[in-house]
Amino acid sequence: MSTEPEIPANRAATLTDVAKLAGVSVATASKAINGRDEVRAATRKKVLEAAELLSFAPNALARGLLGGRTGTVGLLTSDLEGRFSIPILMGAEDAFGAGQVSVFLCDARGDAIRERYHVRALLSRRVDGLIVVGSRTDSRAPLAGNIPVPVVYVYAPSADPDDISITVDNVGGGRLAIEHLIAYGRRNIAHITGEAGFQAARDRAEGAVAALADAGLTMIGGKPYFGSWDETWGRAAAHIVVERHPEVDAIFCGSDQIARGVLETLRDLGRDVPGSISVIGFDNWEAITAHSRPRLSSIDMNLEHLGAVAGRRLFAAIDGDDPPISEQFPGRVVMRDSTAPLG
Amino acid sequence: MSTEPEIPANRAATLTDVAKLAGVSVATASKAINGRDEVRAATRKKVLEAAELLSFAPNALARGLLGGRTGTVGLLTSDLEGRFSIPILMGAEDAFGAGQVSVFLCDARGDAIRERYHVRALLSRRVDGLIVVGSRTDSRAPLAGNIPVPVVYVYAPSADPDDISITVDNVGGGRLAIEHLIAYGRRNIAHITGEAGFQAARDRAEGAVAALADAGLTMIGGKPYFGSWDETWGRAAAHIVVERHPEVDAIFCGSDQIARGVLETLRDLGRDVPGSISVIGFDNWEAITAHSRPRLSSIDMNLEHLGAVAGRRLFAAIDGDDPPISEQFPGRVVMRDSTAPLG
DNA sequence: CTGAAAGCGCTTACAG
DNA sequence: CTGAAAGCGCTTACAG
Repeated sequence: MSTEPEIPANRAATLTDVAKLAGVSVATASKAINGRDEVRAATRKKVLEAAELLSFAPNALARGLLGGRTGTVGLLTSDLEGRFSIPILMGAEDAFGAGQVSVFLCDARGDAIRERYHVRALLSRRVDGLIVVGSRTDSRAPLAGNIPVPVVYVYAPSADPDDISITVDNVGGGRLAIEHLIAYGRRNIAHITGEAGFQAARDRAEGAVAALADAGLTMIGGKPYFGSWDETWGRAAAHIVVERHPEVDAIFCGSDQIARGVLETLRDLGRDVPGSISVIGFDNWEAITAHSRPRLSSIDMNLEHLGAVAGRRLFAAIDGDDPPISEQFPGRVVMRDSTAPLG
Repeated sequence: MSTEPEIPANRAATLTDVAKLAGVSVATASKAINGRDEVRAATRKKVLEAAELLSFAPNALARGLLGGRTGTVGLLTSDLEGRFSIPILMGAEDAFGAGQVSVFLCDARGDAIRERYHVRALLSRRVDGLIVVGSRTDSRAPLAGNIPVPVVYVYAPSADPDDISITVDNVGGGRLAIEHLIAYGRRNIAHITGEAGFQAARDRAEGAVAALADAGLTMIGGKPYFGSWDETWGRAAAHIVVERHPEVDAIFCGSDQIARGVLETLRDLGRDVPGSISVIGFDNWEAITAHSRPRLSSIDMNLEHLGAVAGRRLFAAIDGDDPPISEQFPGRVVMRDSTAPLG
C-alpha cells in the first residue's frame, strides 16, 4: 500500500481533490484556501496541508468565469521596437506583478486594424482593464468601439480629454534643460532638435524658448534648429551653429543621438566641451550617454515611473476608487561631464 | 415598442443571448459559431446574424475551462532592458498573433524567485506552453519544478540537453565576420571583444580563430583582446592594437559599441577606414551602426526570426507534432561603409 | 463552522 | 440537423 496521495497521474490537482484528501466539502476547502474567516483553524490547517501535498494551484480560468475579476490586463503597444515603450512596459509590468495581475502583451505595430483585433481578443479573455502605450507623444485616437473596461493611455495621450492619459511633461523638460544651462552661467544657447512634425520636438522647444525668455534671453539663431533625431543631423547642425554664431556657449539637443553628433563635430572643430560649449541631450539613453566623450548630461523622463503610475491608475479605475484623472510628469536633469559652469 | 434586441445593458452578450435571439438552442448556436458542419446553412446564418447584432464575443475563459486549449502562452524574460530580448519577443509575439494566441509577458528580472512565482501564476492560468527568453547566450538552469506544458528556450539555451533550445550560432557569427574580411583581402586581423565571462564572447572568438586558421592566418596579437562590451574599451583597445601592430588592416569587434569606440580612435589617429583598416561590429544595432563615421558593417543575428521560430516550435510541441529539437541559427553580414576591399 | 446546491459561459457526447 | 443534459473548476448565497 502506497502512502502517496491519489493523484490521477496526468492531471493538475483540483479543489475537489484537495477537499477529498482533507475530508471536507469543496465549499469549505475553497473558504479555507481563500482565507475566509468562517473556517475553524484546525480545518484550515488540514485543507492547506492537503493543498500543499497535491501542489494545488487554483484554476484561474474557473475563478475568472465566476464573474468577478480575472486578474489580467492588456498592454497594448504600438511599437515594441521604439525604445520608449520598453521602460514604460517594464514599469507597468512591475506595478501589476506586485498586484498579482498577469499582463497580456499585444503589439499592434502601429496598425489600427491589428489594434482592433487585439482589443477584441483581450476583451474575449475578459481582461479587467487596458493600458495603451504610445511610441510618440503626439495624441492618438481613442480605442475604437465600446470598451467595457477601464483604459489608461500612457506616453501618447488619447485625443479625448475625458480619457485617462499619463504623459511626460516635455515643455517642462525643455525648461529643465535650459535652466540647467543658465544656472551654469550660459547665456548664448542654441537648440538643435528633431522633426518639427513631432509634438515632442515642438513641446521641448516651447519650454526652452519660455525658459530663455524668463531669463531675458533669446535663442541663438532666433529659433530652434529642427531636423531629424539622429547623429548625422546633430553633426551637420552643430557646424551651422558654430559657424554662424561663434559666441554660442551651450547647445540643448532634442535627443541624445543628436547630442552625440554635436559632440563629435565640436571635437572635430577642437572646441572644448564642456568649458567653451556645454551640451545637454534628452532621453538619458544610457547606451548613448554613458560612453561619449565627454559623457553626456541629459534629461531623463522617468519612463519606468510613468509606466508604474499608469499601472496603479488602472488599478484604481478597476477598483472604482475615486476616478483617476490625466496627469503629466516632469523629468529630471542627469548631470554628467558635458555640462559645467562657465569658465 | 423598440426594435432593439434585448441586451441587458451592462453585460456582454452571452451565447445564451445569441441562441435566444436566433431562436435555437445554445448547443446549436455553439456549433454554428464554431463552424461545425452538422448545422443547416440557414440556421447558421440566423445564428451568425444574431451574434453580429449583439457583438457577441465568446468568453475565452469558459472555453478554456472546458479542458482543451486556452490559446495562451507565457513569455518569460529575464531582462526586458537588454535589447536582445525585445526583437526575440517581437518575433514570438508575431508568430503567436497569427495563430490566435495571446501572450502573457513576465519579466523575472534575472531573479529565480520571481521566475518561479511567474511560472506558478502562468500555470494557474493554464497557459498552453512557455517560452523562456534569456538575455545572454550562456546556458541557464531549466525551469524549476514539474512543468506540465511544453517549454522552448530561446537565445539562452537550457542546460538540460533534452530541453528544446533555439539559439544563435555565435561561433558561426565569428566565422562570418572573419571570412568577410578575408574576402576583402585583409590578412592582418585583430579581434577586440567583450568580457571573457560571456559565452558569446568566447564563441565569437572561437569562430574567428578557426576561420583564420582555415585561411592559414593567425590573429594579430596572437589572441582576442577581451575587455568589456562598451565604447570606452573599444577606444582603449584600438590604441593598443594599432601601436603594437601597425600592420593591422582589419579589426573584428565583438559588439557594435566596441566597434564605435574603435572607429573613434582610428579617426583620432588619422587612420583611413575602411581603406587602411576595415572594421566590422556585431549585433547590427541600428542606433549604433547607422550613423557612425563611416557607417558600420556588422553581423546581424536575426533575433526576430529566432523568436518567430521559437513560437512555431512551441506550437508544434503543443500540437504534439513530431517533437521539435534544439536548433542553432546562423547570422548574416550586413555591409555598410566600414569594410571594403584592400586598396 | 460546515456542506449541498446553483451557477459562471461554454462544448461535447448522446438522443431524437 | 437540432436540442437536453452533463460537466469544466471554482465561488457564493443559503440552510443547517
